[in-house]
Amino acid sequence: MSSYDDMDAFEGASLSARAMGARPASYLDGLNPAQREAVERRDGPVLMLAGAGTGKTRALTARIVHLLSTGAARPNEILAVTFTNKAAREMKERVGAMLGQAVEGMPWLGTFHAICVKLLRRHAELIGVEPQGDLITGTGDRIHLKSNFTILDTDDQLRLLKQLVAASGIDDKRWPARQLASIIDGWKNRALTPDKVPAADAGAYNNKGVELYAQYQRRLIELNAVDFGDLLLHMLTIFQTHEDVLDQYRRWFRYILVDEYQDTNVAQYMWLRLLAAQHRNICCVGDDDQSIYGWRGAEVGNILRFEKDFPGAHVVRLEQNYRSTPHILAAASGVIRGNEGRLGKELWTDAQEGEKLRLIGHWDGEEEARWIGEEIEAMQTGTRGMRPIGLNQMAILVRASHQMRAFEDRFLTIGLPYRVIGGPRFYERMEIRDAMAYFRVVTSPEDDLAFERIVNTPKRGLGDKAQQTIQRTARANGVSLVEGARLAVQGGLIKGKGGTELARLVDDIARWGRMTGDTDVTHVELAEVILDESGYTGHWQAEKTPEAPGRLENLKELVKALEQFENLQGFLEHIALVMDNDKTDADEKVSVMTLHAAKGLEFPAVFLPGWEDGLFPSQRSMDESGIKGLEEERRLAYVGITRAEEVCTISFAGNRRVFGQWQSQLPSRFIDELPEDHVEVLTPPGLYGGGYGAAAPPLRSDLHEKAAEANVYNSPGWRRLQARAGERGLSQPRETRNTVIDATAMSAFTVGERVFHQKFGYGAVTGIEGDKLEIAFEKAGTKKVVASYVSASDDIPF
DNA sequence: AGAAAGATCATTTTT
DNA sequence: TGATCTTTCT
Repeated sequence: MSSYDDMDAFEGASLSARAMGARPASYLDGLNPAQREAVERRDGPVLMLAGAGTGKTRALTARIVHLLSTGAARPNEILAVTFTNKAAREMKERVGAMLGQAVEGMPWLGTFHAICVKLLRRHAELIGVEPQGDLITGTGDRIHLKSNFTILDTDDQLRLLKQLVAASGIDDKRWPARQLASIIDGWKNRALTPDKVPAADAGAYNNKGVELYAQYQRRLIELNAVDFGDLLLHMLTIFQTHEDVLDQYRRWFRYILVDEYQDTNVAQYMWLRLLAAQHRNICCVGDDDQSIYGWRGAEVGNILRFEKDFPGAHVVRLEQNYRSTPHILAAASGVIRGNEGRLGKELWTDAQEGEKLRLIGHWDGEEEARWIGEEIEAMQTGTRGMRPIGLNQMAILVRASHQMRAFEDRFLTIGLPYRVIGGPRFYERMEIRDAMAYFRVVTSPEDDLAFERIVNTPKRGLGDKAQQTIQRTARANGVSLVEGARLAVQGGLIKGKGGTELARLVDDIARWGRMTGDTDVTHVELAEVILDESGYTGHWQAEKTPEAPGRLENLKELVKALEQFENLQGFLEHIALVMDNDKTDADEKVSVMTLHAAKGLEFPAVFLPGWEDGLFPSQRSMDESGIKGLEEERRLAYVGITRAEEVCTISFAGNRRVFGQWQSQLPSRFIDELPEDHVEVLTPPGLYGGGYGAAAPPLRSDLHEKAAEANVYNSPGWRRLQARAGERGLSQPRETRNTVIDATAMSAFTVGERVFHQKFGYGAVTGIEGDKLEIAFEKAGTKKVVASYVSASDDIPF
């Protein structure tokens, strides 16, 4: 947003005066009419339907500046909610840039969670629960959350649930605690406290779900802890039960802005509605076509219903796209048109026509990776009149992270620099969580979950038995685990090596705790001391696994990150919610990431591999959520295509190894939905004259291959595309032209029959499932294979 | 208590 | 296939 960088006219005055001062409308410069309307429609409910690449963040930030400059609100009276820290940071920066200085005064611009933490710290004591009857500590007083509550990570959450599941006598083989965690998360997403879970859900988790949920919530409050879902849920509960508190904030937040509204869940929706109900100055920004987090509780319905929820709402559509070429937009529109019940938007652009979307099929996943690798190298230098594109400008977007492996393998062998975006976050790594657990125990010795995590890490000879002793002692005395451990040691309840080690640990924790108040030792030094003296660093130094050096490196980075904070508490507070590993590395690299991770990003060249039915759209999505699932997959396709600025290449493979089993794949149904006029079909190199020599699949020109190819490329979409390629004078695989597959061939096998497969050799049929055969191969083991790949063994024309 | 060998089971993951 | 859990063995 370079046009807003030079706002020198505002220098030296107060924030609002500056905002209202000279060139009052300069933040409107360069906005298109729709954006402008979205900015200037100040009061009342506004829905900003912002298609991909239509300058939504720009409009949103201009809107904030508009609110400030018109004097409608002071910076701290604006509630602006985002989903990611990154988005929040970006918006802060941009508003700052528009105003000519950093905005210190927007404390309520942040993620739902960050804002809720802030609120909940103020009102924690309003969350209370009756004590558990069987607890010795339960004296009958209601227990309350305290303002210094800890925020649990998913590990802690799971550990806690496992304890509860075990105590309730449920077989956690059949009913994994993980499952319970996701059920509870689902309830929390839907704003359901244990007493509000509908009867229809009573059967959840072997009929014990609701009861365990209630126990879990109680336990959390006993531990003075909350999980992520609670941050929202508790604030919602407070708003619902304490009208005075709600009133206060209703009056305070004069204007509400919500980014990515299509991703809000029920709890967030209710939270927003409560706050906006009075003045109705709420502006929601989103795109129903980019709702891809339904599986995480997001409700597209929220955005679809906006006009009903807020009668008289003003709807503004941002449809002018500043990112992609017309072909790319047309292809994306063509795909998304397949969805029902959209709010309706059609992207358009002024941009030059550019390349058509490119489509290519491959023999298998490896060849696809190989081809994309070569294509990337070609694009770097510039091919077919395209301008050269740097590696940083290219991305491969996959449906599921396991697809990344094929590319990593390939890129490593050809030495193509790549970077994987997403994956385990820095603060989610084991060593970082362990280290943080140490810090937690030191700064708050009553943090039982942190203590549980580190008590035997590194190994101190404290197994299940010793840990149970500690638990029992702590419970019997109504004290924390650290204290319980101390008592257990004093009472000589834990013998041998474990006993002495535990005694040392308990002493150390107390000593480190005293050091937090020591002015001679900085918190960074203290952190080093803790990791060192606890033996945690040593534990990784002694470890000879290949990842150990990396973990030590991460620990160093963690300590370095500490420098930015006043003390350990401040660090822990921050890290619980925010810790991105956007390591800005300057090297030229291709990005590899999931489609989900790509939302909000853009690249001149985008590769979309693996467009095969079952993989994308994902079978599981369709099985679990039916048409809704399929539509979300389609939105994912839309998101993927609209990431591309200039070149978008979609590909699929006819064969893919899924969980180690070879499977034949059919081109994705989304390929059929691409409008033909905007697609160019590229020639699959592996099928003829591709020149891959020894690297090519070791099958060529025999009956089996013909059958296989005919089958793979027999879908309507592929045939149509081939026909089109023919029209365009491109060559096509010769085998596909006149090959007709006898559909009855599939059922032409019987269990026990000896068969031959081109790739796996001889074997015997052990089972038949539709068009798939289970075959025990003599050399390759048991595999599931599509019948048309297989022939009766005596048919082999040798 | 801890290592080694079998069994199991596989999306997407803003906080 | 291969990562992660569970069982088994020392």
